[in-house]
This record gives sequence, C-alpha cells and structure tokens, in this order.
Amino acid sequence: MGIALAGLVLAGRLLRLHARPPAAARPERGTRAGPQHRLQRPRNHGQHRWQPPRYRCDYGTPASARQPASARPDDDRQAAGRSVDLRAVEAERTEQEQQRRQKLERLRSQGTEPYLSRFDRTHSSAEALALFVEVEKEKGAEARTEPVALAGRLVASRVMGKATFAHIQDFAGRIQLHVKVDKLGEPKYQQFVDLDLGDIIGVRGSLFRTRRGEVTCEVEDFVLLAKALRPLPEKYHGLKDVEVRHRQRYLDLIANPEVRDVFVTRARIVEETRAFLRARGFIEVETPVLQPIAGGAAARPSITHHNALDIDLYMRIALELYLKRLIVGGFERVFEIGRIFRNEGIDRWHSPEYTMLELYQAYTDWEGMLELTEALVAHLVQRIKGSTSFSYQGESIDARRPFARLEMVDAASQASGRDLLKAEVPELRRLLAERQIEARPGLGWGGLVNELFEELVQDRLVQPTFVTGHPVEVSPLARRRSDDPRLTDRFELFIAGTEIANAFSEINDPLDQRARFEDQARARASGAEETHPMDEDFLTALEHGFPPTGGMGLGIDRLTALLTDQPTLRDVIAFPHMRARHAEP
RNA sequence: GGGGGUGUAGCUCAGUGGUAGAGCACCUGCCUUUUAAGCAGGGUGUCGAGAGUUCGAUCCUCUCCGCCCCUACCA
Repeated sequence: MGIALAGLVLAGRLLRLHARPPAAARPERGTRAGPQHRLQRPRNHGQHRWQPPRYRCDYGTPASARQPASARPDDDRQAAGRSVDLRAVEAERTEQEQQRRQKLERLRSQGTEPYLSRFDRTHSSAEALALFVEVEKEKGAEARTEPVALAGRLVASRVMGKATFAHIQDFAGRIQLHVKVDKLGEPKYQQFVDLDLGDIIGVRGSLFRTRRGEVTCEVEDFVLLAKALRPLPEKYHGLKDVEVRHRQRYLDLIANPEVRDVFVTRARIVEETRAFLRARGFIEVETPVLQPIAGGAAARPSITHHNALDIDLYMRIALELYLKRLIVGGFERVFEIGRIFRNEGIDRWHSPEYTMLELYQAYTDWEGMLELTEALVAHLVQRIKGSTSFSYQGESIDARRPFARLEMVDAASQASGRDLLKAEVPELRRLLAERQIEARPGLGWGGLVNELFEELVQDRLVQPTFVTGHPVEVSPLARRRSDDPRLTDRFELFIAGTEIANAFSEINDPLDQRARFEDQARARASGAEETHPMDEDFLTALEHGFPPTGGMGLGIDRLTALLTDQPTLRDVIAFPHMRARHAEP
C-alpha cells in the first residue's frame, strides 16, 4: 500500500491534482460519519444531533396501508434474500459490465483509487485548441506548447501497438490525445490502454499538430478520475432510441452533442429574458408552488398533502393570483419565471410541468403588454438566432416588428363565412357540427366562438400573430371591453400555430371579478370540466384596491422549442416525465 | 381515451415456424502521427412480458407493458 500511495502522490504532484488517498488510509472520511458530523448542531444545544427525517415520504399510500417500516411483513424476507438477490443481479449484468467491474477491482487491488476528488486542469478542450493556434502563429507548423492539463470523458481510443490515439470529450468539445509508450513508460502506457471508453481521465502534455492536421495533446502523464462501469452508446450512429434518450438524458448528452446546445440555448433564453425585464424595471419574485386553491387558469391541478399542516395542497397551475397580490401590495413591475403543473394530457406542445414567465405591470393595459411582448420576443429571436427571422421545422418565421394582429371574432367569422358577432348559440353549434366538431357541453357564445377560432384559424397562424379580443366566457381574469361586454381586452401570441403568450388588461373591479368567478361556477355546474375556482382570499386582496394593470404569461418551453428548432416540448425538457417501467404486468 | 407503428447483443440495425445475424462496442494477438484506423481470431442474446396454437414459436394467435406518430382534452 505504501508504494502504491507514493506512486499516487507522485502522480498527483505531476498533475497538480488533489487526489484523496484510498479509503482505507483515511478512515475519518471514509464513512458517512463525516458529512453527518457537519450536519450536527452545536453540542451546547443539547441532544439535537442530526437524525434522518422522521417522516418518510408516503405520498400516494392509502392511510390504511401505512405502517411502521419494521412492521412490514416482507422486510425480513427481503433481508434474508439479499445475498441471493445480489448473485442474481451479478448474473444479470452484461459481460461488458462484469469486465469493467473486474477491472475496477484489479485497479483497487493494485492500489490505484479509481475515483478521485479533484483535478486542476489548465484548459478546456476548446481553450487548448485556441492556445495551440496562437502558438502556431508564432512558431510555425512544428510548434509545441508548454504542457497543459486537460480532463474529460474518454470517448474514442485507437490503440496501435506502442502508441495510441484517443479522444476525450469535455463540455467545450473534444480533443485528441497521443499516448506513446516511450513517453509514459511500459506500465503506465499499459494502464492507459486498459482504460475503457466512458472513463473520465485527466491528462497532462504539450500540444502539437499531427500529420493529418489535428491538434493533439502529447500525453506525458494521465490519471483516472472516475471509472465508468457501463459502456457508452455507439460512437458513430449516436444514441437514437427516443425512450432511452429521454429516460437517460445523460447518455443523450454524451452521445449527441447537439442536444447539449438545446439546453444551453434554453438557459440563454431565460437569462436574456431576465436581463430584458430587469432593464425595464421589473423585479423578479417567487410565489408559492403549493397552493390551497389552484387558480389563475382553468386546468386540472395535481394534488399533494402537507403533513405538518395536515392539509391537501395543489401544485400551482399559474402564477397569476399571487403576483397580483404583490401588485396590490405596491409592487408595480414584477415577474416570475417558474414551474407550473397541469394534470392533463401530454403531447408535443403539452407537458405536465412546464416553465412559465408571468409578469405584471401597474398602470398599463393589454396594449402596453402587447408592446412589451413583441419587444421581448423580437429581442430573444435577435439574441438567440442573431437575425430577425428563423426557421422552424422547415417553416420560415419572420419576427420583424410589428407582428400581425387579428381580432379573434373577425378571424373566426372570416373562416366560417358568418358574422359571429351577430350569431346566436344554436347557429354557432350548427357551424361547428357542419365541420364535424363536437362542441363541449356548457359552452355559450364566447366558448363556441373560441372553439371555432381554435378549429379553423389557430393552426394557420405560422407567422407571429397577436390574436385580440377574446370572449369574456373564456377569459375569467381579463377586463371586459368597454365597447362590447362580450369581449375582453386580451391577446394571445401565436407562432407556428401554437400559443406562445397570453396577456390582458387585468380586472381591477373586485365586484366584476367576483361575478366572473360566479360565472365560472355556473359553467361548471352546467357541465364545463375545467373552470376557474372561486378564490375569496384573492378577492379580498382586490377589494383593498388594485391599480390598473397589464399582465402577461409566456411559455418558456414552447418558445425554446421554436428557437432551437425542436419538434416537441420533450426535446427542450431535460427529464420529461414518462411512465414507470414495470417488470411484470 | 381511439387508431397506426415499434420493441432482436451494450449501441445502430438486418432476419427466419426448426432456439439468431451484421457494423460499432467488447475479449485475444499484431501494429509508434491514427481518426467511423487497419489486419487475424472470438458471439457475449429470457428476440419487451405472459398465455395459446404447434412435434417445435423470436416469427402465427390472444392478453399485457414501454416508446413513437396521428387523434381527442389542456397551454
């Protein structure tokens, strides 16, 4: 062990890495006791040592089925069967996994710790390539740089006897390594050859350009930082299986570098949005995710339970009602970018949890929101795409201002060949029926007009288009139009046939708001499935005085899908929800 | 929810009523500027799960499960 340790320390000095000695040499840190000590409260506070959380998560377990863990009848059986299970697990491992585990054991028995704690690299792959190009300018084609330290995942290896070419991959890209036995010496060279694809290593060496022209690190020393126990997906075709790409996104990210770009762009979109809003005087806030009433939209919520309060809570379906409470409290420009949850269907444009931007600005109205939304979207397109237009799934999208505008009722009237402002409910139902569209029960004039719009117009709105003047019936939180009480001061922004943003002049008449909630309750009673719930606490806030306010919501995931040219929302959500896989039916 | 497609080696995919193949990966050997390295040898698999038909099923039938697409609901 002593010799092995010395070798490791030597390697550590060479590479300036901070390798921890093997576990056996540092008993004080080799167990879980270390981290737990840090969680302990000071001794003079009595017996308050760290303990596991008292309440286990029994979410979803019927009360009748709950019992102490020790009382569960199958616990003993599981404990007794453990060794058998482990053998079964071992037998189920693939040959490659077994080989890698054996290799791991061999390394440990030789005194090499295959999982180190730190490696100080000097350059990323991209920085190293740039460095070489700079040096090459001065010294010409035969240039060699000073040694650099690089780290990454081994993704390709071409062993050619006494020399090996390999590639490591880091966040910035890939870089080639050249490993020669006469640089490393026989034992160390053999260790390199024994590495597996997927292992994470650190290397040190100078940079040069090969005959074929690739900038390459001539490895003088290397260290294994983390052994991979499972093989990588195929190097040429990448990982194609959509199910695996989603369930094991990390493999997708390793094997398909363009996937990383999507999530980097997603982060940039959020950052640009924040910067844009901050520059306009908006303050970012956070409001409850768990809510006693799931309001701000008409959607089915997910439900959860809080043990200490012993109340059921809903996962929020919108940010709206709490942000408005902040406006009541005197905030004049607020926004939140947060996850919301809707317990509904999943398809290419719908996800059970998604990220919404909502913002509220006092003393402005829907037209102020329209200006802001148009400016924000045009700004994001410019910043992300570097242009005023972009391509989405083969369709060219022109995001130059001003975006098109369309009155919802006008558009639906034109598409249906009838002036819907003058049409009555039976005629609207007939228009829908003629087109084999089944109108949901309980819909009135506004709901049916909205239905006609969605069926006949929405899909055709490929270019950015503001649709204005939604019916009151489908807008329980939007201010009524002064010149037509059936409509509201509202707009939605459509791009590529999908709704991206939704905004309106907020209701600041608490009595009107109460009446709207009551309308919603009536709609529910006559069969509408999703209606806005009554929220007395919110009404109380409005009754204290709510300034004229414009509000807007924007779907970050959908916008990201557009700006990254991804066909579905799943492609811009790192870990999309999927059904659990069952071994047995 | 309804319709269609799909599931075969670690990955990408062929294929057949007589228990299975290719490329990459992997294992053995050779190879010191290669790059989808190459050459020689090796198949490592509950053919998604269960039942049925059959002498025999990965293939045919039924049921179930996952995933994808369309459709319905929601944004």
